[in-house]
Amino acid sequence: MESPRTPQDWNLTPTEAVALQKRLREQLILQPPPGLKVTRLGGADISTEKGNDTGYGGMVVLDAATLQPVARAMAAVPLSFPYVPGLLSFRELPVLEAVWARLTVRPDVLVFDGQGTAHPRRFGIACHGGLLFDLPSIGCAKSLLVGTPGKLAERRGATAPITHKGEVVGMAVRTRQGVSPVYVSPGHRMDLETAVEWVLKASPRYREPETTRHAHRLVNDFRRAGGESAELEEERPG
DNA sequence: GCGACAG
DNA sequence: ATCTTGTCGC
Repeated sequence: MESPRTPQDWNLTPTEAVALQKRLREQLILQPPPGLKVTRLGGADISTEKGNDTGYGGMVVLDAATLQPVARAMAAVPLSFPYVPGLLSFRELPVLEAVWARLTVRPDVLVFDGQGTAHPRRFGIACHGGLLFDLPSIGCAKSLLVGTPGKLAERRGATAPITHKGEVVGMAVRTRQGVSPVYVSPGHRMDLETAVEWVLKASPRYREPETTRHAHRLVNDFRRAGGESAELEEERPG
């Protein structure tokens, strides 16, 4: 039997990864928990270097009301899977799994840098990550992997459904007037409407949500510091 | 077979 | 994603 709580084996071939996606997607719940209260929003990202096989991952937790950071965690982990369009989670989640283990303050919703259901097999990194960490998750990408967005107005808050093979798989969302939209889709324990609502709340000023912006800065600083940080030093005995 | 292709 | 400087525009 397979369970999201079962430690996942990351030592897979691309073919095996595709098969696993098809099995895991059956466990997705595309509806938020009844009465979901979001007081903390999380963001996750990883950074890489050219001639280096290390993934520098990080997560940030923001107060959902003020969007101010309240917690963070990082981890540097060797990358064992190449970047293959449609299989991003197999490259990034092993890193984020180590980060998640170090994150003591957990968010109510986690925003991923990539797709949720707007994916060839409806199982983008936000779906896989939400299932793995067992929490509501959202995919918010800067570009499309699959699907065609409808035309959307220029004003902030404008939305247009992303259709793929006759189905709505996500939403193009204009978070800032006159700027290209971001592409939102539910991950796990989430629906499209709630996902769009929170991405807009998290993006009061810039194109990308504050969760993503904070996470992006965190992992870039972490990488440039060579995977060293005061916080990690403290955790190291000796 | 050809083109597209999250990060 | 990363490699990289300046530059156009609000």
